[in-house]
Amino acid sequence: MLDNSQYIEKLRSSGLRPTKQRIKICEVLFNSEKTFHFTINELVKRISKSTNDKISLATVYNTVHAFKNKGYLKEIPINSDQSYFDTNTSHHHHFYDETQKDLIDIDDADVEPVKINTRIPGKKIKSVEVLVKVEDDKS
Amino acid sequence: MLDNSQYIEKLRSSGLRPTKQRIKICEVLFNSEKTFHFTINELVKRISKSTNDKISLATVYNTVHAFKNKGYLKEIPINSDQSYFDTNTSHHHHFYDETQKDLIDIDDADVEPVKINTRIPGKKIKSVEVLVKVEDDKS
DNA sequence: CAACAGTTTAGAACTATTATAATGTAGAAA
DNA sequence: TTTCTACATTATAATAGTTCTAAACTGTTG
Repeated sequence: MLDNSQYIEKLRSSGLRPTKQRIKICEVLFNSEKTFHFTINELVKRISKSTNDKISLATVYNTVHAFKNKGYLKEIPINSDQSYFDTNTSHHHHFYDETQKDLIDIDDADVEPVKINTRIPGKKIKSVEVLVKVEDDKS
Repeated sequence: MLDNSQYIEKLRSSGLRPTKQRIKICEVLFNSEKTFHFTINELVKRISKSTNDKISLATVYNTVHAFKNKGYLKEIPINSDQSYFDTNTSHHHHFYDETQKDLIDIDDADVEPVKINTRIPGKKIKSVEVLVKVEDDKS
């Protein structure tokens, strides 16, 4: 068993009880060297692979939403039949490969800061997200 | 009855048979002075208001997808439980008001062109879309 | 340990969307 | 105009992602 005290602390400090399900999901999401994108379906598969204790689908949904609300995950705006999440919560944008149905991070250094020269009165900007759709270049 | 020859021509020239359902949907979508955003659900309501001939939900879906494929509509990438479409097919970006769940066009002149300084080998860029999420500014 | 509020769970419910297959129709050909 | 046929429409069923429900369970506090 790995050291989960970091996750227990993380959960507790954000007002989420460190249940064994949540700790397991933290392991699956945040233990890997690289950040990644996932759908709920894919996450459920990753969880099954890494534990014998089944976690209910409802709990996976609950937990992902809780983590998203706490800022530990980001949801990626994309037209799809399912929601995509990102364990990389730092500011960055995405390529979406429409041929492969695949999301790819764009290093933030590779995008000039997006300047929006207008505002909506009474509203503040929460995020600016760029989605670059690509397809096979048949040439 | 208005002059629908423009829609009949438009449909025919793109290889879509000008059926009365498609012409009616053209009227609802393209007759108005201003472009607008809609969900399938909202479109169905607009159609009901403007005609007594009911159009099947399946036909609305079929037609919206056909129009989207022909480039007469754009789908807006946003995380929502339903798809949003835009009758404004010119290049522009959007504000999404998370408080009001409302989409607002950003005039293209108000956004500095987004520069992506990286590419994916073998892929070509199909679109670059910016979504600016805003919320109530409580200050 | 007792108590309780928060959490998990299986399964039902819900909702947007797509598939199906029978019926209808626009357009072309005779 | 009549006929033919490929394309469209339709009601309905099916599908799939997500949320809801309410009972059982558990982490935390006293």
